Amino acid sequence: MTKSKPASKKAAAPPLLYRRIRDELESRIRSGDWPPGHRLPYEYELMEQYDCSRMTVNKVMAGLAAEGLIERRRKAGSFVSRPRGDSALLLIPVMREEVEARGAAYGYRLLERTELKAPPVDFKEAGFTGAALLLRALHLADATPFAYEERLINLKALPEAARGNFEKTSPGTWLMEQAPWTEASHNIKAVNAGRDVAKKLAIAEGTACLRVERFIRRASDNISMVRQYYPGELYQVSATFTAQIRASAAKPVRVAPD
Amino acid sequence: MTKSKPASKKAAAPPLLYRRIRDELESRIRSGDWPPGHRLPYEYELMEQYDCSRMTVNKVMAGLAAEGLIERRRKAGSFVSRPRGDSALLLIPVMREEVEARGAAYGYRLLERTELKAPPVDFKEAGFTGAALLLRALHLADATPFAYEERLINLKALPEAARGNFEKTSPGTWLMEQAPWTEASHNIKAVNAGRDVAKKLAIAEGTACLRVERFIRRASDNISMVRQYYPGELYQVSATFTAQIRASAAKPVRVAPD
DNA sequence: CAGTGGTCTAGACCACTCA
DNA sequence: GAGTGGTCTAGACCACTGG
Repeated sequence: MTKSKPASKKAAAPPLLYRRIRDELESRIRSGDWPPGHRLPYEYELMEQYDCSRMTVNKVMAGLAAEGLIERRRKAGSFVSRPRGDSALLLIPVMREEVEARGAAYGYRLLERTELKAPPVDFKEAGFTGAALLLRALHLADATPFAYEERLINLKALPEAARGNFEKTSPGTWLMEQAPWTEASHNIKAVNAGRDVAKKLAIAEGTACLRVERFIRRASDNISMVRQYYPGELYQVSATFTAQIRASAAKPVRVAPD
Repeated sequence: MTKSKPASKKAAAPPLLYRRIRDELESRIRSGDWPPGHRLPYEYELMEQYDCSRMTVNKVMAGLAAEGLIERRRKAGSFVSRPRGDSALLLIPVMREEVEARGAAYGYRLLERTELKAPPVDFKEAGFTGAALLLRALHLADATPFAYEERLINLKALPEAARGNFEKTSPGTWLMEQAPWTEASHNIKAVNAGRDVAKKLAIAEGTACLRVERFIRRASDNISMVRQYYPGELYQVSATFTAQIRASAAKPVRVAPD
């Protein structure tokens, strides 16, 4: 009945039918109006309610499912998921941008560059073997040290790193340009600055530092690993939670218990 | 021409055409075969190549775009994204699971529960005003303190918290049951344990701790905020990078510069 | 202005799964 | 067994935007 929609359009409104349905469903879920376990309307009910085709409804529902907001079971229907713990979207900022966002001038200084036949022990455990390039560098905000990093680049997988110029370009930047697409995993923990790190960062020994450890892979090759130390008082990492992240995206990456 | 597909099906293979296209494109990108900036085939090229309809191709491409693997521009085409800095998927684990995964018994102890007319100063800056419930609690692995948390729950937005029983149930668990699909933002930094925190965690004063700060909102209401302290030696946060996370999901959450 | 992606339709068949 | 979601088609019009 009242099928005046397809021909005459609502008016001068292109409000994306698909978006509208999506928003309405999502807000019902986020508001708690539809609690976990609640069954959403069937697709055919929604297509009637919104007077649209099934593909449109399906696109919405599939999207919600992809983000983990709902779970769908054939013959049963679609249900609001129960959040599994907390997952969050973490942004590890680009150092230059982070520094400049605070109104400071970004600086970078290479401290050491060594080619190794074999990586040092504390890197070896991370599955790093063979020839590697060891880089130690400092990131500065104005003149004060902001972060200190120790990096290892796998020369077998990325031989061109041996010819890389890291005097002006930070390894992170260089890698992002050279190594096209990567997967990475991170570990973040708090450590008391040891003698060496404290000296590099010009802070008191024992100062709490954020240590961000990052492994970069490409097609199952270990490309690089880096440990970055940030003085706790100067730095923090932020993350914004959006939805439950679908489990498939979060690989278990088991880390040594200590 | 050669239009033998629609009628006769390939054979006894239900390999999800959509999946196949998706996998092939994705692996080209992840392997570096198609580097950032590379233009993917146009939709009409792909529908020819795979002998399928445009909707099928579009579903694949839209999915890749939603995950940030590609960027699409009308009239121009679809391009492999260049990783913007580092974004990663961070999982803030459920404490019980995290502890038990290490083979220890999880324990929880409520230390303090106070109803406040107004939140303490150091919470106020976070946009918290009005009546609130203050909770301090300890999470244990076997018998040793694992994490110490100070939590504030907005009683205006969640009055039922006043009647909540937090002796057995940790506030985090309780909240997840009460207000399931919330949004949250996190700040993670390293701090030296002060006298108070050190005592609660039974560690030496000055020990580096991970401080995870979390703000929980629902429909733009501040529901709760919590600061959790983890002894640096016992704990780390892990994150797995998958693809570039789409920018829209990462809200800027500006944090006080210090 | 022409070509791309964005959205939408009105069908279809199939596979799974719950009752 | 019946009803749900999962996938797919062969069209269509529109909006944006790059050349």
